[in-house]
Amino acid sequence: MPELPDVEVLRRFADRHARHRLIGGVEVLAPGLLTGTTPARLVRNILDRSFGQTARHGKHLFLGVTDGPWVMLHFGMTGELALCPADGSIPPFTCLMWRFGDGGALAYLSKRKLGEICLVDSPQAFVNARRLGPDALDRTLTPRALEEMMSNKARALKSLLLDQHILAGLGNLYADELLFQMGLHPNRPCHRLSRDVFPRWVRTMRRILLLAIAREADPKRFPRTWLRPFRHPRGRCPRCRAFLRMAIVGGRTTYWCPRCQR
DNA sequence: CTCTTTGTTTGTAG
DNA sequence: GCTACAAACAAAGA
Repeated sequence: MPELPDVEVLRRFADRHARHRLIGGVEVLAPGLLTGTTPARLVRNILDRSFGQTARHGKHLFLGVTDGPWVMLHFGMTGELALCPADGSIPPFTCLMWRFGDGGALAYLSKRKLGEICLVDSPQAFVNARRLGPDALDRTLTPRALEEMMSNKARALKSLLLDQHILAGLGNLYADELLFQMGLHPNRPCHRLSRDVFPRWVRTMRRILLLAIAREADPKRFPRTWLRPFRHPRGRCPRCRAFLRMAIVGGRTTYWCPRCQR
């Protein structure tokens, strides 16, 4: 699930359903997801308070406790948020649950438990400490800034797009989508790009991510002109009908069109 | 049983 | 320092 658009959808979900609701109970069912804190400390910082604001940087979601710290949620590959029924039951794969005063509850679910939960002073402090790159939707991300990130880098474009220390938010699927829509081969070295790709890069990346968010990050609602619907072993390029190629690039399964991407 | 998976970190080798 | 690769984390589904 969670790359930038998915996490933004979750942020809006938390905004709508969890903000300004008094938290009357906190249950930590998977303490292994906590880093730098303990279940007791997490509970102590949230209980009898509420979330006042939400923020997102790349794939990281932040819930700001009013007059308190921020809770950082990272979702790994299978994490999500869900509202729970008022009967007090706990959904499968629940790792953390916030119970609201009125009986409802919000749960962090994760099948594989590859995510992370911690307390931070602020989103910016966390981004700095982890040395995360700029958010892929950052308004101040300029073609010039991208060009500087690419210079002197011999590594494959795909590998760089997955590196959250360079640019935060793209994962395996959206990296493939961006390379497809830009007509760039995933194995192209970063420093072998002409200058005119960078303005196009910014525009294309924003268009993909914003449209995905508008479609609730639901691949079934993505345009048939995108790579995503055809990203499987027998898939063909939606533009030229060539069979897509598949290989491991940057450690991840990568699909591309051998005719459209150079 | 084997292989795959939307993420990230760590260790190793060149 | 940079780059590439494998393994580990853990668990479900094909």
